[in-house]
Amino acid sequence: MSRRTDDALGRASARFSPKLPATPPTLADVAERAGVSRQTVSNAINNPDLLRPDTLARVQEAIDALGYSPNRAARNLRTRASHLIGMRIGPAQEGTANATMDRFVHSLVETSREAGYHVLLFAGDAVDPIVGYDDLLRSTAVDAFVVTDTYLGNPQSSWLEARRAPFVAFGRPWNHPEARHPWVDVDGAAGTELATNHLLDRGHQRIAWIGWRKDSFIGEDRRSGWSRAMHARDLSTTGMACRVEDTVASGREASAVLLDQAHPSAFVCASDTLAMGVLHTLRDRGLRAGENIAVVGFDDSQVAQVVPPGLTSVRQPLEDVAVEVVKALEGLLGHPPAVGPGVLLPPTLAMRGSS
Amino acid sequence: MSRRTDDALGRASARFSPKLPATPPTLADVAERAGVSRQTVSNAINNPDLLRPDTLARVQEAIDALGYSPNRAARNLRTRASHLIGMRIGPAQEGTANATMDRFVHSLVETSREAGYHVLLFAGDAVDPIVGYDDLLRSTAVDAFVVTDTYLGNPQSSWLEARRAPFVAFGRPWNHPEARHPWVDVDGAAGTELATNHLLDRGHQRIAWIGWRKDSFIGEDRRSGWSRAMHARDLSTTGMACRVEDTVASGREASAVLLDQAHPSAFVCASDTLAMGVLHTLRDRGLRAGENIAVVGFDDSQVAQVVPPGLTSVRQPLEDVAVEVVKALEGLLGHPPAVGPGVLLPPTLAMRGSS
DNA sequence: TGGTGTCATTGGAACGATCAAGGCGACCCC
DNA sequence: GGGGTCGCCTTGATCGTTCCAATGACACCA
Repeated sequence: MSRRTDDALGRASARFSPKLPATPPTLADVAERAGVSRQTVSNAINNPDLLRPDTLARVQEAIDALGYSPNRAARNLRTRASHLIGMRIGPAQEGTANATMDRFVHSLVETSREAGYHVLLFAGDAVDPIVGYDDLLRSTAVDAFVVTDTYLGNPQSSWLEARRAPFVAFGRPWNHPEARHPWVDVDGAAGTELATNHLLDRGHQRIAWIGWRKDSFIGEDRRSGWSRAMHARDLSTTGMACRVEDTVASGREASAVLLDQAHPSAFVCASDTLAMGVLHTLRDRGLRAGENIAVVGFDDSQVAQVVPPGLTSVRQPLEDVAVEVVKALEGLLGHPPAVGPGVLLPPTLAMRGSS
Repeated sequence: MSRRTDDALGRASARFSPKLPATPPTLADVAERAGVSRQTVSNAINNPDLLRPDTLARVQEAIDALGYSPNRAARNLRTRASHLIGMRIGPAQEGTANATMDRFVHSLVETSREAGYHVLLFAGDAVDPIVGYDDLLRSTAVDAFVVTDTYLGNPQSSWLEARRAPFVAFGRPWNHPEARHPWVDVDGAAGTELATNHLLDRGHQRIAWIGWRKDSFIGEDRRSGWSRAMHARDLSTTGMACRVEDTVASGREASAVLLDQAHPSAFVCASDTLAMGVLHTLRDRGLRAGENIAVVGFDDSQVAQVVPPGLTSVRQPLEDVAVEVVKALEGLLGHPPAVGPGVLLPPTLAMRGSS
């Protein structure tokens, strides 16, 4: 029956697996060797408890001996699932300290592996973020998506939701209270509050804020943590804040202006990028971060970790985010009980020389 | 080939493409609607020039109307190809300035998309790098691999080669001259030579080297560029070099020792991480990078880009690397003419305040 | 003895695409 | 006019798995 009567016992197994024949073994090969039907082998893999223990053992042995792994394409075709999770990556951000992606991607890959999924990366069209999603969806190449760039209004989310495509967002649906898709996010306000309290505890009173433009939901959220902490100690925030683009140059300018006009002794920034701008200004003026002026950033990027004298920074629990994202995905794709629509995780503070 | 002749006719339709039925349309659906056989539709997609123009148009119209995309699982099963490229990502490196991966991954995704491939990420077992590869290979989940971490002797390469699995390495097979697999690499020696000459041109004569441990092939390669440039101007290198671990702390210590013992006016480093260590030492001593002492790093990481006053750094042409990698992959997988076994690309120098 | 139920296993039929042949006109050429 | 070639399209078979319904074996109980 089987097209290959060879590789009976031979193939003394190499270090890891029996050497791969020109064409890999199939279910039928295993079945023949174990003296059972194909379906039984399939059950041995997918529903082992359906088999009698001795049959299972015999099948297992055949599987090991042949080094069999189910052909994914065939399985995908039959089950209408690819066990792949699609994730769009934007262009690498240069000239910023943006470090979120690297860490998150790795955590996601690691976590989804444990859940039996792989991560498929795809590049998005800069103009129309939809195209990549559409293709993968129509060709049933992925089971679900992880959407990450939900900063200001995210067309993908609405589009995917309208399309009834399974996806989990890293980031709240800020301006879409009616959204029903699962999401995971980090409590940015709690992070900046943590940072501000840290500075307050060290005796700082005049703590300035450098954040993002007002149309950024995330930026406003982070800002609120700072002002909340300040107001909790009856400290004024008027004239102590600046909202700019997320670039080093903007942070540099903003901090120069604030230093002249508001005389702060510390800065809390919406990003490490902006914080690096502050460090530039300090250097320009011969001031030393952590001695004359304290600085705290956001994201705990590599930059924060290696720049002298070390930049204190709010650290997002990206590993936990990944875990929650995968949990939500599993919920979507049927397996375990689905949970609530959103999960909000608290960040921590990585303290270094700059404060 | 391109089943999307739309795009012209509009985002309007592409944006909210024909609503997806519960189960997506199949080849047979399209065939029925166009009044042709399944095979003809298949040809319309894969070999359009086999059809008469008017038939092709009719099929195309049916495809567009139904919003059809071939089911990948079915296609993969039949053609024994997944159009996926596997790439293992190691744990995110914290506390270093290592920035290669982010940029390279993005370039690779972008480039391979143009070639009709997607990138599948997988996490490797830290202990045994093989396991991830083995699984994917046996289940025919990927067509080929891109192997990136070839720093010191790479077991994956030998293993994959023995297994006759198609793969392209980013990095030379340093210690395996007999290796026959395609590879792409950046000429590290040329990079450090560029950096050293840059400093020499600025009048520096006492230029120190901080590199990696001697068992690192890449480290020795980069070092050779520095010593070549020095010797070309009859400058001595004795006592001007230090080989350490690739950490900020090591760079810091090494630069302190070198400053005391060799009195250099400039440092060339094997990595941005080490260069950041130098900046730490300079800060410790109240020295200013770019004014008192020049520093050059390697990799043009985000750190180099944003740290004050800007770290001059050797920049690897990762976009070009990705292009060459994909070219080599296409060669392996049959399509165009295969080229030579290896490609070596020259880096450039990103000049900033530190020099 | 025969009916009934449970359990382990089986054979056939999908899943949706491509491959390998084959059909069938139209055309051409001796 | 027969035979060959070409262009265009169609029909079955097939990739390797899982779903579905059915089978045989066996025990239990009336």
